[in-house]
Amino acid sequence: MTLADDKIAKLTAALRNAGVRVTRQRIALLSVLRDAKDHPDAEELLKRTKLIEPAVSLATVYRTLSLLEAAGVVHRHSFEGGSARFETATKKHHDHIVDLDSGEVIEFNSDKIEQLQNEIAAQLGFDVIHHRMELYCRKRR
Amino acid sequence: MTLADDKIAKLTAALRNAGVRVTRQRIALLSVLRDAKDHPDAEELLKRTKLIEPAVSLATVYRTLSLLEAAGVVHRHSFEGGSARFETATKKHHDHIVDLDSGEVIEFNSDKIEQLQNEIAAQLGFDVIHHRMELYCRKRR
DNA sequence: TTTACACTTGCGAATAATTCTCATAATGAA
DNA sequence: TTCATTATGAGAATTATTCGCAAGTGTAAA
Repeated sequence: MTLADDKIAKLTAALRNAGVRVTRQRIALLSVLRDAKDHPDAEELLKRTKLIEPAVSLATVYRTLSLLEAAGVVHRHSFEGGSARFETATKKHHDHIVDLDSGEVIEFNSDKIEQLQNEIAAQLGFDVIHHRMELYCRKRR
Repeated sequence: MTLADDKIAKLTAALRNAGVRVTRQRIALLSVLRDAKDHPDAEELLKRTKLIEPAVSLATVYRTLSLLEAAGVVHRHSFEGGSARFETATKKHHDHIVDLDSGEVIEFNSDKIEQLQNEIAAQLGFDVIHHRMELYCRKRR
């Protein structure tokens, strides 16, 4: 059993504990998410999941993604002009650069910006619950 | 003729010059946008525009908004969980705080953050064409 | 292991926001 | 005023996502 498999085992145990059933479809989608190095959308996740477990539908992919999002296991991103894209919540917080030409998504993070965001919100009497920050960029040449 | 009317007059002249026809619907929507102190969505803009010019349809509102967006006259914002919301591009650049409880939108801007964004992108070999930054907040108490 | 039942699934229909089609109407240059 | 061109309204089409329901499947308990 690899480290990654172990991670899924723990996850499924946690889910089961929360009264959520661990089905073939859910395990398959979880492993697809675990292996994804990019930011796939639901349709793409369905395609990849079908390779492991053919008995999956788009509706179940969406349902499971919502479930996992609510459980804090995946993050959903709605970039401009396109469907929502997903990634595991295992990495530490980051924001995204979207390459306008290739559609590629690059991750970055800046503690300085986060701090400034909190300061600005605080000045206006708010606490930041979460934020969205995307830089739509072009390669410099 | 008020200052605001003058602004619209200039706008319509510019549009006409660009080969865009200045119709009753467009004038009405422009004046609604000019008077809007908030961030209305298309449906709300339709409702307000109908008060001035009853012969307007939702399709035309959307078409005109796209036109104005392309002309740089209005900005479109797609906040989480809802339809797109619009505002005139006359004010200087700013980002938004969304009050999670009331749905209210507050504007803010931070040159420091913008500068950091540019630095981060530059380090990765990118130029920022535009960005999206929203802070989803709750009132502190 | 078998049972029993609540939870899940696949399918297709339903929704919601937005865009498109097309016949008709209105704009604006001459 | 004319007339070619562009814009409009109404509703159909699209896209991403969710929902409803009948049938299937995990799971805790027996």
